[in-house]
Amino acid sequence: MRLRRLRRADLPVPSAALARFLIGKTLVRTVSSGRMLGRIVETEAYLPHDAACHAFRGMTQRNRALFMERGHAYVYFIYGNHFMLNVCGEEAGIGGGVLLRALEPLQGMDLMQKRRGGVPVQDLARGPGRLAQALEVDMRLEGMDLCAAGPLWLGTPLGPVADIGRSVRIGISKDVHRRLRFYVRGNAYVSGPAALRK
DNA sequence: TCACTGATCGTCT
DNA sequence: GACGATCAGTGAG
Repeated sequence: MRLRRLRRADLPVPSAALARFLIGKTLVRTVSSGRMLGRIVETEAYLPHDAACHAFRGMTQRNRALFMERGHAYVYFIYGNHFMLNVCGEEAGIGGGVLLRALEPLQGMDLMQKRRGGVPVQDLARGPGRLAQALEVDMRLEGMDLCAAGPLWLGTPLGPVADIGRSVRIGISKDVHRRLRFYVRGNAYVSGPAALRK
């Protein structure tokens, strides 16, 4: 299977459909020292009118990028330590997207390990904060078009798409009942408690 | 494996 | 001034 960039027209609307669609797709990050590549194995959708979504209370300086057309990057900093990478999932001006929570590393693991302190490959990008750290994602990537050539883009799957599970989202306190988390069942690179990885 | 805690700081109340 | 789409470390079972 040959790797090519996803086109914007490939991305389904709205964000819930996009979150499921992105499972099994690839994420490609190019830095000066080389290329990092991984399979997306865990995502969460954050919808317009969803109290857990950063767009819920309207546009601010911080969440501005979340209102871009689908396929753009929304990056934010949280807990004083971590960056989170999201893919916008709505039409321009609406506000909603998909949090990329975990990656199965396929290429450039040596580059990821440099930033992650030599942890086992299984832990390189298992969790949204770890994923961002491994791929050198920070505010510089805010607003990037992930369907265009550049330092970060979404690619086609490199293998068969596995069994996709669905659950509640992790780490939120509002609208906790919504089942908007998607993941590859039984995959060792998925984050969260065991019950949410089956 | 699970539960709990401290770290850490930008954003909004 | 409180809190957050987290993580690493620790300790108990």
